[in-house]
Amino acid sequence: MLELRLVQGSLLKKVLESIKDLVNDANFDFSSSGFSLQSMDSSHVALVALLLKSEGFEHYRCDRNTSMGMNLGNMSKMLKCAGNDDIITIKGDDGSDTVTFMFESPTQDKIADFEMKLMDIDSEHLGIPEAEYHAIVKMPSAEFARICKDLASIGDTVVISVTKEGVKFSTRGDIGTANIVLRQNTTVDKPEDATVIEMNEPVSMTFALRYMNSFTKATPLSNTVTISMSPDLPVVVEYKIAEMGYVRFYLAPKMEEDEPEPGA
Amino acid sequence: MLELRLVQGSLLKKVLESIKDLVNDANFDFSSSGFSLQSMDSSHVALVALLLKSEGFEHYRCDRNTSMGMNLGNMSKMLKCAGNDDIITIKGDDGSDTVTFMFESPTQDKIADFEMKLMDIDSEHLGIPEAEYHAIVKMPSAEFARICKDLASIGDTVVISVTKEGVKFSTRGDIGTANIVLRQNTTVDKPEDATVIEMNEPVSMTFALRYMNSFTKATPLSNTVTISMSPDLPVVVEYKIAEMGYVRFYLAPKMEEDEPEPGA
DNA sequence: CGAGATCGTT
DNA sequence: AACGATCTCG
Repeated sequence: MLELRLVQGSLLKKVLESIKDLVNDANFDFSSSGFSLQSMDSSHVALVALLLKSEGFEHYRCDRNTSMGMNLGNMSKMLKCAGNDDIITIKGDDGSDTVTFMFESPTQDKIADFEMKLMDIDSEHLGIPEAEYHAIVKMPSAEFARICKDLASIGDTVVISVTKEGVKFSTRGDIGTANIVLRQNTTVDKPEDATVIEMNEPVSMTFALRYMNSFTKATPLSNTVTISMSPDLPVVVEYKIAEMGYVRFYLAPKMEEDEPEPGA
Repeated sequence: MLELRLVQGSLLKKVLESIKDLVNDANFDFSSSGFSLQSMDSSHVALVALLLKSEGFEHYRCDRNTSMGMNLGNMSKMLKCAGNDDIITIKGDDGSDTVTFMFESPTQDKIADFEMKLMDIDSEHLGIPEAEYHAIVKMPSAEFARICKDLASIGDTVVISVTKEGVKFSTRGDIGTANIVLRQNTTVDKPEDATVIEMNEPVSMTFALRYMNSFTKATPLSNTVTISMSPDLPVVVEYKIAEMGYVRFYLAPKMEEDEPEPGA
């Protein structure tokens, strides 16, 4: 028996908007401490990891660990039927091949329940190693989204370079080149407007802007984003979900031009 | 060496939005007094003339007259990467085949530079003769845009007729006809809301609405537009840029129906 | 000026 | 379906 009541239902709506373009189907893994999802994107290049801890729910009951395979497109369709102020309850019965989403309007005048078929999904369980990162940049998520969008109008890849002074985003394309420099800046009115650079070693890595722009769909989840980098490791782009968990995106770096991909 | 610093960068963004649909490539002619651009539109029917005087720049340095060929679509792409309240600096080096646009956020926390390839463009230099106009109408630019858009839903051409009393915009199409009359009106709260008619001789001329509607892309540049007409001369549709210059569009009149085009 | 929503376009 | 452009609101 599974029953999760989330007062801020818009949060779940946003979570789905942020990952449904990247992943078609995925298993939600429910346990007593919360639920999580991990999946490679459909082209097997990026990885999405979601965690929502039970503490963030008004009511959370999960009698035994369960994995439910869902089509994220269909799930997103259903969640779009919830109002932004609705309370969302997720319900499942042991052995059932469906999950139910219940939406309650704030005034309780409207109560909807949507039942969705589950699916069997091979869960290639993915160990994500903890890592020490050479550089971690925390910055306003809207700023990061704007930069990725702007650079994508010039080129296909972005070089992210971090030094103590700041972080530089660069690209190059047919019509020219672009460099955007953000300097570390903590003297701001609101802490979420700060750009904070935690750097052990300078790093410079290259990534596909197409994926970065997909990750920035999570911008509505958090005012800030953190970007963690170490040479030859996937970058981690993390959007924290207040008091509850996170959505993290992992993306392997592109090899530098003078360092062709293995087998190329 | 060329370096122009424009505090109100949004102005340059708007200028490009206003002309990029009409002209694909054009030479920017820089001199110590400012810069200008003149070009026929891609179908060689209309003419665009832009002037931005050095006085409007916070800093203006142009050591020697230079002409730089730019693809306006690509330039517009890059300018879209500037924030609306960014300071824009245009930089060029003698003999270089690129131009650099630098964008500084108001807080200086973000500094971007975009380098764009220049191109060789045949500059058919166009003498635009000064002319005395029979009638000059000054009116709110938004009103003019609205009229052109509305008439284009009925017909393809507009007859603009000016008398002392007012200005009439007329069209005719398959579904019917339309006439919009604006009378002279200077008793308004704000001078920019006035419709002012300066008339030496009544005129009545016909123009293609398609081009007029393209010209109205410049509406964000100015609250007012002036329309200057003399029989058999191109109409001039001018949007003044506060303290700096103007964007002017020239369009040859259509011959009246009972006066077939030469060779037709 | 920024954010959100809606609409039209590719 | 996704993106951009426009409009409205805060």
